[in-house]
Amino acid sequence: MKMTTKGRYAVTAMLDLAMHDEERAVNLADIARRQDISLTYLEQLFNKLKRNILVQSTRGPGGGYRLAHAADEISVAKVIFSVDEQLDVTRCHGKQNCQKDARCLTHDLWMELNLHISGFLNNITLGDLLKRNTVQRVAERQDAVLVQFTPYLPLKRS
Amino acid sequence: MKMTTKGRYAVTAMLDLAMHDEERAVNLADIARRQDISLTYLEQLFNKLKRNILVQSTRGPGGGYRLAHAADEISVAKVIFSVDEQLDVTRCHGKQNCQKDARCLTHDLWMELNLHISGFLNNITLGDLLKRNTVQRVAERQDAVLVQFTPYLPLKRS
DNA sequence: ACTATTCCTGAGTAAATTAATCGAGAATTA
DNA sequence: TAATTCTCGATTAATTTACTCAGGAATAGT
Repeated sequence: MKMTTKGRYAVTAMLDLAMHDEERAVNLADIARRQDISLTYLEQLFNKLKRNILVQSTRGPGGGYRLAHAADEISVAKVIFSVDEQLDVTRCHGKQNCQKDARCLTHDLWMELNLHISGFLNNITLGDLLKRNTVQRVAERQDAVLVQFTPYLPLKRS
Repeated sequence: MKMTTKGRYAVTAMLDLAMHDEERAVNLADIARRQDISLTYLEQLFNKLKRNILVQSTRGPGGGYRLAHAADEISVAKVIFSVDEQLDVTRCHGKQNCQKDARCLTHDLWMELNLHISGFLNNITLGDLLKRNTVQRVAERQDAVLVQFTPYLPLKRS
């Protein structure tokens, strides 16, 4: 099992998207800025999220990404699995060939741990997270920083 | 977070030790053979287990390792933590500096997942695992293989 | 005292993985 | 036509894992 920035970034970015795609598509550059994630790395992650039909994209100016389903229907587990994050803690990936052709002494223990973890992540959706005060507060801070910098952006671009 | 062979081997080896240290100390070569784990790798792991006072050792012929506490008092979590396996799923290790100096959008989610995982592993002891039928059955298979080879061992040694 | 056994310790390493970066291109809007 | 935005594949530095190897120290039995 591993939980790395790949899975964490994916969930964070999807949550950011869920908060900002109310009227229009959200482009990755904005998510990258708000969440401090490398843009090109985000592009790779959203490629996978799109292939797993968690997001839809439109190209060109004003384009970006939108959620492909309601936030309440996207579990954290789906997001993590979409970017290939392996949450499985067994060595044999459930195949029971962890010791030669048979089960190792602790096979069942890891299978149970798997169930606990995936059960927890399957039961939390992006919609659930949106409702949390702690999440809202962090988002306000991030949006405030963005507004503060927005007036200077046109200068940079010219 | 990561769950690798380091943590899995440590729990497996400790469980093997718990099953076999009834009368005498158990040497690592036996554990290595029964569990198909590299002996030198096991030595490294038991070094850490000893420093964390989960096992006691005696050197010389007939020496080996014994549990430092009753099997019922050694949780799986303790074993995993002793070999430095990082089960923490946060990026900031709980310090809340995952985005610049503040919390990232998903900080609380990962903290909750941490609680679930450590709660699960803290509540299972080696003693609990010993009582399980599935564990006993695997152990019988492993011991049977060992007995089968035992008659030939003296020949190898001469 | 000698020998075999067993733990103890540190150094080194091949392979895999992660978290990116880079470059080029295609679709869309204005 | 130009700017924007997604799309795709290749490459890479750093890190980690899962070992191996070499040498040593303590202990038991003879």
